[in-house]
Amino acid sequence: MPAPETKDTILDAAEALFAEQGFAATSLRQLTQRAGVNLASVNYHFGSKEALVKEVLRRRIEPINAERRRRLEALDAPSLEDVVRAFLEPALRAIGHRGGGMARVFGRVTAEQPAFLREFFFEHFGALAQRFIDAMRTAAPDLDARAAWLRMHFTVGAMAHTLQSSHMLTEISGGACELGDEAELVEQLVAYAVGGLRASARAGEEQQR
Amino acid sequence: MPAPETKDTILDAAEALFAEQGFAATSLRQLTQRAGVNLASVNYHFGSKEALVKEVLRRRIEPINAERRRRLEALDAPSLEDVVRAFLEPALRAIGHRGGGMARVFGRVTAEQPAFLREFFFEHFGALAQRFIDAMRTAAPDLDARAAWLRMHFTVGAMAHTLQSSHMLTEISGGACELGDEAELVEQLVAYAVGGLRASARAGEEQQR
DNA sequence: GTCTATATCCTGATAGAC
DNA sequence: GTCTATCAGGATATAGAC
Repeated sequence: MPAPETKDTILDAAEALFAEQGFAATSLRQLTQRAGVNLASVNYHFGSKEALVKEVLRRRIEPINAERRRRLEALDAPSLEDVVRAFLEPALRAIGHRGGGMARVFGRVTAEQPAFLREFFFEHFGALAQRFIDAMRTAAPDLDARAAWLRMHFTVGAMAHTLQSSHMLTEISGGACELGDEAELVEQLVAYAVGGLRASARAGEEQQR
Repeated sequence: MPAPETKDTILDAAEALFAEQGFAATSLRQLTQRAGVNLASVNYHFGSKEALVKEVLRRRIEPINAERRRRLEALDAPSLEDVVRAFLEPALRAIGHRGGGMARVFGRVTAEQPAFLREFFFEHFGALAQRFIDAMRTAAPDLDARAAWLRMHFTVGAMAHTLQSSHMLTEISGGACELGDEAELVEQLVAYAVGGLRASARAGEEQQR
């Protein structure tokens, strides 16, 4: 490659700023200034701000989803926990990298869902979600399709919120909840999600343990 | 009251647009045009765009949190499910109102967390969160403080995502998950959250049911 | 309280020299 | 590929007539 430096520099700066401020609130001027590149270079390399946003997301989400698929396929007669872990762990691993920047961007796009990312969203998550739903229902046959989708949705929400703002937990808990390493966070979230997915459909029927 | 009409008209239009587009992406021009009021009236009545955002949130969040407190206090020796329901139901009830506009704004602010709302956020949720943590740990004594905060965080994420984008569930599930009424959604989320909160700390120790 | 008109600044995007 | 300069328009906010 001749000089991919500028492109990657822009992507890195965009990732950090989108994490801090969101997409709409980040201007190209601010972005290129932090990256130390010329204002016009964004449009030269990416064509538009929206295309830059998509590329920032794509370069991280594609590997994460590829690993999710790979891990799901590698499982033989998986338990519900195996399936949940295959879905959550690749995404949560992103927390440990680059100061958590991409983790927060990832959480943000899940929550913010700008209109121009709608197509992108379905393209990258539609088929994958269906595959995980199928695997979950094979592992837990008494989970009907409707409940499976709802609880997958809850799980994605828990994951996205964790990715985007787990750094606030220490503060709001008054120090009662120091964040540990990412491996422990994965364990906690997997345990929570599996427990939630296994619950019987009506809370009133829950057994006390 | 002489003429609270303009103020409320602005708040209603802002709520709808913030739900659709988020805060940063919504301009005062667009907002006042939809509300059918003059551009200058926002600054006259609220002082600034940020103050308007805070007022949009405050007029909905305060009643919701007041009901949460009231319901928690009304409980005598509550089960974990009682506590979770007292927290989730008042917020989810917002889904049925005004076409779900405020539900999506509420989900958005939980996820988006713009920097200027940081103080607002701690002011409205700090003490309340502590009270619910205490109640949860009384109902489930073997839940340590750290796990309680983490799982409360997961639960808030699941709730916020449900509030903000449950309308997409039907589409991404290919029709397999039609949304029912809000009462059923409450049951599903309460069951999921209680199941998640009750799970043992390490997923590997989970009992098959 | 409501309006018009405008001040001041910032936005994404582009043309064209180098 | 990178730069300067700039376009055309939109942003928040405000001054001042009514």
